[in-house]
Amino acid sequence: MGILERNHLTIIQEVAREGSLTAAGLRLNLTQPALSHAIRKIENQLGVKIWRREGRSLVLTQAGEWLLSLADRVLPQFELAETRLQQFGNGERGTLRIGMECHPCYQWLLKIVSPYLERWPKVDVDVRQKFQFGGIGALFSNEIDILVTPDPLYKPGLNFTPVFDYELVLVVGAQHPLREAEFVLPEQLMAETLITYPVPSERLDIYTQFLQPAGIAPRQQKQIETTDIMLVMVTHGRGVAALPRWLVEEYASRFELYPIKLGKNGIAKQIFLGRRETDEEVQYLESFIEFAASPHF
Amino acid sequence: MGILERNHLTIIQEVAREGSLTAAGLRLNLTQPALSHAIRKIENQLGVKIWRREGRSLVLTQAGEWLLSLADRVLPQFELAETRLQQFGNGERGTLRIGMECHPCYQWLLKIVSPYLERWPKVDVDVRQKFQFGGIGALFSNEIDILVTPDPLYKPGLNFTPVFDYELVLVVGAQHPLREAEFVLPEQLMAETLITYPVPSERLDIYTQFLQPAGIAPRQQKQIETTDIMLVMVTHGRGVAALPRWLVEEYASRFELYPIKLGKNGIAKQIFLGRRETDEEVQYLESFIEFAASPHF
DNA sequence: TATATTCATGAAAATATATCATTTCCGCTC
DNA sequence: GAGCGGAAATGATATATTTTCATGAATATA
Repeated sequence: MGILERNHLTIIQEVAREGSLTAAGLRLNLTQPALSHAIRKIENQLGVKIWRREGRSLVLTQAGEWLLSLADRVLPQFELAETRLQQFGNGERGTLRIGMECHPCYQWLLKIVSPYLERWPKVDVDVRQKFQFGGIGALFSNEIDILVTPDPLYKPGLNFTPVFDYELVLVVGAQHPLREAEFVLPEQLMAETLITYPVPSERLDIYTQFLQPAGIAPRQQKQIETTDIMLVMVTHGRGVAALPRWLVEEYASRFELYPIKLGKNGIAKQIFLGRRETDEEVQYLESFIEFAASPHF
Repeated sequence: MGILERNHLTIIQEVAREGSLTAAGLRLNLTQPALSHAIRKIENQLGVKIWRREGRSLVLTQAGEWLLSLADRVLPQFELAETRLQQFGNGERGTLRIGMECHPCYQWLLKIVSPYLERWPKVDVDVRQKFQFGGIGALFSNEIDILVTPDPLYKPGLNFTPVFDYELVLVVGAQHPLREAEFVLPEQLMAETLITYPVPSERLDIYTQFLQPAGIAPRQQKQIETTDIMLVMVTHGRGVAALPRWLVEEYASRFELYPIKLGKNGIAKQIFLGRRETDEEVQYLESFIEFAASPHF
């Protein structure tokens, strides 16, 4: 295998700095013969002299100069690597891959991420929304580290924490006849255009918890990717949408929007963060959940 | 000292390539437990997992990915270094530092260097002309590897080889009254302007071997750095110069120059290449002397 | 010339690394 | 789900390597 090892480079560098084996040995916590032997070994194995004895001090040969430049380039990388790896080990560094199974939560996530990034300057955040085998599968297969979902699935090896509650409401524009209604019933949406995110309807609570139980379908459904455009559409009376109440309030300053309770009792939702149990000692991950659960956001 | 060593990186790289410890072990001529132990060691010392067991294969963790990228960057440098150093050891590679104590030899040197560089593509050539403690001193102190000199000094540790003989002649221009003379005597230079390279006169053979023995000095001396300008001056009758005959012949096609023997018998010179005895096994150095001694040039 | 300092050397001790023989784990098949 | 097979983990042992200790040799300094 390789002949040249990291410690050889360290020795060469240190001897070049100090100018003598004895002094270098002191700094490296090695005796002078240790260095002498180590160097002799690579000199023999490579068949090249690294130092020339000049008087009683050592002078690098051309080959030695070359090695020194290698050492100067390579050793810092080893040192960096070691501290980096320790940071990985401490849970100070890494990439937190967040999977989202809840479209409107994106707005909420954004508010958490930025203070979080400040707290963990060495941690990167990555958000993913598509999973071949569903969010839970993505967690198990290590595709993501955290799953943001309204549907916790209590399986061994996984761990879900509720992070916030909200109410799902219908949003209508200023011109809409329902705008002042105290609540809305499924039948009242029969003639409406319902604007949703582009996901299957079984993943939309407005269907699963409101329309389908009553056996009702809206007149038309439009799929829109972004919340902003969706709300512009609603504002201009081009349809209605079902969104978290906090989100509607958030947009209230920009658009004239009216939230209406879904059904007499409203639809209460809860968002959970799921993670693998094996990640329990990863500090930056644990910390993210604390940030998320904290009521400040 | 350092924890991470080159062989750890090798193992990580190879396991990543092969996908299993057993297969990697085969390629590295190590057994599977050897790899297992090696990795366990750094995992413990750095406090970070490098692989995750996923089913029956190993998957790199984030820390592991980081290490792999380090390995991909750093290992090639080690490999390159080893072949380079072997080349240094074989005398295939290096910098040949040539010291010149003979100004006109520069022209001769140029003719040798270019075929030499072709023969030794990994060897660099460097030419130096100023030495604090003389050319011999520069050889001893490893400032240069080869000394081109007309004055060999047989000292223990040094080794001189004659490489070519030439005749030192006086050069005059077309208008010069001596132009057809068979030879010139010291007295005949009393009224002349002598053009020389800018070195002390004790290093100029025209002084040491011709003028000084006769107790004669020229009317005037001009110092000029380059041979070309020197010969332009001579062509235009602004002075005379002492140069090797072969050099004058070389310039004959460009300038109208007349070489004249110095004294009845002429001045015969010999150029030597000096080197340290300790460099005897440096092939590219030995080869340079062969090139220089070869009569082709 | 004596002296102190530095590198080289060889044998012995201390460490680290690799192996062997098992065990454990996981996936696959019957 | 019991048994099989492939692969990693483990622990004890053996082998290599590294380090030290105790010197010797060389060289500059007083």
